Amino acid sequence: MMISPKLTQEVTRLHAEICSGLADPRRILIIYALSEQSRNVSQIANEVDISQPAASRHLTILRERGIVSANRAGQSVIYMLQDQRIIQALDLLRAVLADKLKSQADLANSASEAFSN
Amino acid sequence: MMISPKLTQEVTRLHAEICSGLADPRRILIIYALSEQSRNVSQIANEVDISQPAASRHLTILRERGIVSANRAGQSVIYMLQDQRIIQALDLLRAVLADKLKSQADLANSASEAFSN
DNA sequence: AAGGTGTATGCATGTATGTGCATATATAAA
DNA sequence: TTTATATATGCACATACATGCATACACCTT
Repeated sequence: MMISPKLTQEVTRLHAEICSGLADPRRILIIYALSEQSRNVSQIANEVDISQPAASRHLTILRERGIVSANRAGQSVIYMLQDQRIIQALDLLRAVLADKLKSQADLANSASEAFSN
Repeated sequence: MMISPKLTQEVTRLHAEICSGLADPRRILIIYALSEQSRNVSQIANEVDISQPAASRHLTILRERGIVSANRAGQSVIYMLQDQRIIQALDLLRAVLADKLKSQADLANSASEAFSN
């Protein structure tokens, strides 16, 4: 079957939307929190230190992008991480970041040594 | 050694910045293209079908976030993927997306079957 | 030095994103 | 049915982002 360019374009757009779901510090904290244990909105808001409306909106974004899922339990809505591979992806990117920071630190160290010589 | 909250906050911010580097369809195409082979700006602009200035700006963003690196070669600037783990992370997220689309398709199929019964 | 090719940037603009505040909605308890 | 608790949303606003166009800048060739 022929794969239409339009379809590829649409999949790439969705791919980017998932990435943009991860592109906020609060949401990253939320995702890591949910990877340990499911929580309701207020707990998340409290843990990540943002307002309840802000938490609700972040969670909506994560849900729309298939990163978390939600289930109502009484008055609360329990959010859970939808797929552990999200954490794997975040950890890979954090490792890339760690290497970058390390090489920058090494560079800074050699520079300061150069001054003291 | 005590880890300061400020530092954690800063690392999370950088983590989110890497993710936001991936949060654009053109940049995703650029990254996959560079994972096959290094290229200069014009080649990339041509391949991803955007203007040269747009390509240059996307590449600047990717470089700032440590996703690609650049080397001048004569008049050209050759960009290359900095770390293969970026591709691993993107592939993981694409797999999550694929599963989501599949379950949505299954749902749509059962729904249309329900109508024909 | 002059012209050509490749890359980056200033400016303007339209669009998207995050958040506070107040409030609407949903469920549970009294 | 009223009251309380939990969550979602409308509105306003400040900020960030992507892009087109023109142009500056860097490097190579002659």
